[in-house]
Amino acid sequence: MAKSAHPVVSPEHAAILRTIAAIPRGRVARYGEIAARAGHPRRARLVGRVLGESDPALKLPWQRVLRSDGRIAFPPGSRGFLEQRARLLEEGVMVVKGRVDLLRFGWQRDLDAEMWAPR
DNA sequence: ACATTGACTCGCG
DNA sequence: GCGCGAGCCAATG
Repeated sequence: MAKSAHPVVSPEHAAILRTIAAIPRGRVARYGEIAARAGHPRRARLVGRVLGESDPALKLPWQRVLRSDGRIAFPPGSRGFLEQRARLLEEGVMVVKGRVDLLRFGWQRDLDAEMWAPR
């Protein structure tokens, strides 16, 4: 077969999609973080592109992927922005001014977890 | 084949 | 906080 009739998922894309699927509920991860964990350091844009073109039927937790500063990547007020915020709030992730505190909800915050240990 | 675009990131002023 | 430039690179026109 020369070409498939539907989108082909390369191994690289698959690694990225798997990484996104692994983000725990109630936690968030940065584009660059996903890229690095999937074996593509410095390729944050690839993550955004792959995610945007991915099949919705995969039901990926795309709302858990944020920019490096904790902000939602979509323009404030846009459809994507509003839905992402709603989805995050629904699973207990606090979103203030389109932004999430990575020290509290970041997937990798474990390193700083001690600071937030309940007293 | 060249230019622009974009669910990105980082450093500098 | 804000704007800019640079690096990033596949998709799109």
